[in-house]
Amino acid sequence: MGLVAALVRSSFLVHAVYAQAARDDGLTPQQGQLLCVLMAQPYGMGELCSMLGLAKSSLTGLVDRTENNGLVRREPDPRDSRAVRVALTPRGARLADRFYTEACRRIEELPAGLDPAERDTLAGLLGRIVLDHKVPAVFAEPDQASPGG
Amino acid sequence: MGLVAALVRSSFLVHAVYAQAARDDGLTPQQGQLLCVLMAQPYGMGELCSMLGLAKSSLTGLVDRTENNGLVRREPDPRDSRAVRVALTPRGARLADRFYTEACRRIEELPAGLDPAERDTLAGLLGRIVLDHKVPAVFAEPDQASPGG
DNA sequence: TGGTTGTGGTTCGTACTGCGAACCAGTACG
DNA sequence: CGTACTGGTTCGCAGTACGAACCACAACCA
Repeated sequence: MGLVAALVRSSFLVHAVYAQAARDDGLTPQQGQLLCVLMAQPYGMGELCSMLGLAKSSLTGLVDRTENNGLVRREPDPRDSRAVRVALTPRGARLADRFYTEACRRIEELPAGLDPAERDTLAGLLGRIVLDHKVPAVFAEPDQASPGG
Repeated sequence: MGLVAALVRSSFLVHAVYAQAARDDGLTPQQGQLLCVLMAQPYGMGELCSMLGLAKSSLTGLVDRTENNGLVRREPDPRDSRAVRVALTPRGARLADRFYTEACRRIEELPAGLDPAERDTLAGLLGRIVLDHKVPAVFAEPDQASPGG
């Protein structure tokens, strides 16, 4: 298989697994992403836009829907009365944790046919590609999932 | 970077590049996919469903829209008067070719920082992951792009 | 030959995604 | 102060995707 085909097809595979994990937790992939990003800390709408690569108007809707589901909350920014901080609700935090853990587990299973050394090689090569390009930090590294403990 | 994060983020990267290539040709990613699949030969709706991993009703809409854009055509199946063959129109074929070539070019550029041996290794590892799982054949290998000339 | 069952596709209603343009409110700068 | 900029929302639009219901034909069997 050529490198292009391998990249494209593996990317579809990962996306499908990710989407299914979200679905199993009653989330859309986008809502899952939002929760994962907010696991680290609350963010303003503008920050979320650039992190998720969305237009402002798209994000408003996404946050609206996720808020209606009781998973996130808009809090006023004490420093700027126009601005808003989007934060996880307790329920959202629990669900984010669950979803994140499970999504990682499933994706980690994908390279089951590779031995540890090969996994390492793969992680290294993909990591270099990712770092060579501007990729929104949509999915924290497992090791950094809970920064600050 | 952990393997999970590398997989997820590279998958977002590939998807973004793919989507942008489609957009530059006036296509949505889904329509681009449809065209790419049909480059090989016409298919029935059912076949397309399983190849693209979509529900029947979703595919009807996708084909409708692509047909309205003049890129594909529904032809009656001579063997089954219920069935339909979806085929590229001449314009669709030209556009498919253009899009496919360009998308491949851009994706091929992603691992620019890797030397040939590393690319080979990466293709091999990803290829094994893909083959280990049921991944719809959404993107033909470059070498097989124009089967039968 | 005729009825039942299965299959290929479409239609319909619903929810979500994503964008740009227009807009409002509050901040920052002059 | 007034003007420009910025953070967010609203609105209209097009596309994506699903399941349920449905139709027409095919396939099978009695």
